[in-house]
Amino acid sequence: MLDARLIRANPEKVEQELQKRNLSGTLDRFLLLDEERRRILGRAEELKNFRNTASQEVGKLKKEGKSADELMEKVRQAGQEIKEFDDQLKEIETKIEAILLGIPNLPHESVPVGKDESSNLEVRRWGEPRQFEFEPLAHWDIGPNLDILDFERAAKLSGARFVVYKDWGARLERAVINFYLDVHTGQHGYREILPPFMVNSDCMTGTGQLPKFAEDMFKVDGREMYLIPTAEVPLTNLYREEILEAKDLPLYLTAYTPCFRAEAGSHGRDTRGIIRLHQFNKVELVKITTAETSYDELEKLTGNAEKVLQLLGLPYRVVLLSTGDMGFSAAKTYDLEVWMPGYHDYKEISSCSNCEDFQARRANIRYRPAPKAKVQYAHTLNGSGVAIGRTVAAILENYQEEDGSVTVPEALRPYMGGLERISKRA
RNA sequence: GGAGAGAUGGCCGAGUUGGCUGAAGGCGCUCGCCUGCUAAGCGAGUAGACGGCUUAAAACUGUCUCGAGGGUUCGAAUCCCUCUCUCUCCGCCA
Repeated sequence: MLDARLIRANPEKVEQELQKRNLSGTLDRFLLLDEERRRILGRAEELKNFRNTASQEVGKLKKEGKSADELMEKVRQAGQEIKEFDDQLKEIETKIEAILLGIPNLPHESVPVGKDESSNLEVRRWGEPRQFEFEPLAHWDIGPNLDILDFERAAKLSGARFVVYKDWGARLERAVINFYLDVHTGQHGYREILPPFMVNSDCMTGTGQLPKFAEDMFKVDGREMYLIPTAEVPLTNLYREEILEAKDLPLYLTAYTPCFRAEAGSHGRDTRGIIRLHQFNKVELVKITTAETSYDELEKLTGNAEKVLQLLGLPYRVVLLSTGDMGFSAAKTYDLEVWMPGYHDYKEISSCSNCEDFQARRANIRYRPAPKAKVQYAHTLNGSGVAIGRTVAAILENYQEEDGSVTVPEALRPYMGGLERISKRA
């Protein structure tokens, strides 16, 4: 959520920034309603002031045994008017709230301006894509061939866009989860959290999924509960409605969770394999920081995500998203794209964003910079550290051998009972 | 799912015959004094939101907030209704 006072003070500037995100005329209605709100608020408060002072006067008169009937009648009339003004205010404020909740974050000045992903900027590459002496397969062939991924039975259980992991496939998924958590907690200083996988709508509004993207989520029937689309939601909302101490910041949080996405608009993209599923696993990184440090922390967080890919020996590149490709809540986003031989291309495996105070304002996450100082909104960051399923897909494709087996990356072997190679079960 | 108790400031905790109580007291924290250091002691300060004023901030000022929403009243932390959550007991369950 943007700061209403910022919009009021610099409407042209904000409008200009929103145009970078391909929006226009977003603020007109807000400005109109905002002005009306303040007009009515002023009149309502004047009347309330009268009511307060007059009511005290009534008390005094009664104590002195004098008649207060006349004054009481005046206050009663004022009360009627106040009620009318308050009703109007409530209506206007509901509208203003709805508008503000629907406006995306403003891009940071360092973000390239563009309509879509074609304006994204490649920042750096790590690792050399392997040269194969045979035609590498895609993971949706490798997995079923080894009988470690089963799409047909997943469809029987749950339909399209689900997968069943079996044997070493299941073990590999679990190994990657544990490996990532161990690296982030042991080497990068994150606290491990195991949150609920279902949260209420306040959380979803807090991080920006609601009200605009309700159709992307799975809602629990008959309840105001949603399956989390990412651990970013419970991790960031952990501190919703709280005032934090500056000395406790920055907070580094990590969690493994499954993620559930309805993604109504994604039909036809990545229909094969485990790249785009309704349920996938992810280790997420979240930071809650001050305004002063959030951009340094974004670089570090991105580096933390990169580190696990490096340890697995998976080639990747870092891409700075353009204004047209960024998510709703982000001010700046780096995507990590891992090399996928089956695609002959890089595929997104992590998205690291600084949301500045956009989520903090929605979720009311604040901190006190110094013991007596005024509270401020915190800055929130999140990044995949990284997606588990896509990691497994990348391992299958990058480490495949000509005989159909898959070499286990060395870093994962301790998590795989020492296994060096996944071969078909005898 | 059934029965009961509760929800007050950063934390604990008074306040329910409605009226100078945005809220006693304590803890914590900040500043100052005192002290050879530390501790103890003394003094002062210490909620947030939304408006007005201001170039802006501070100061000043108004309104709102004692779980949430609604009601009664000239006036509600205090009375009434609904909801949410927490705790205890019972039931069920991994």
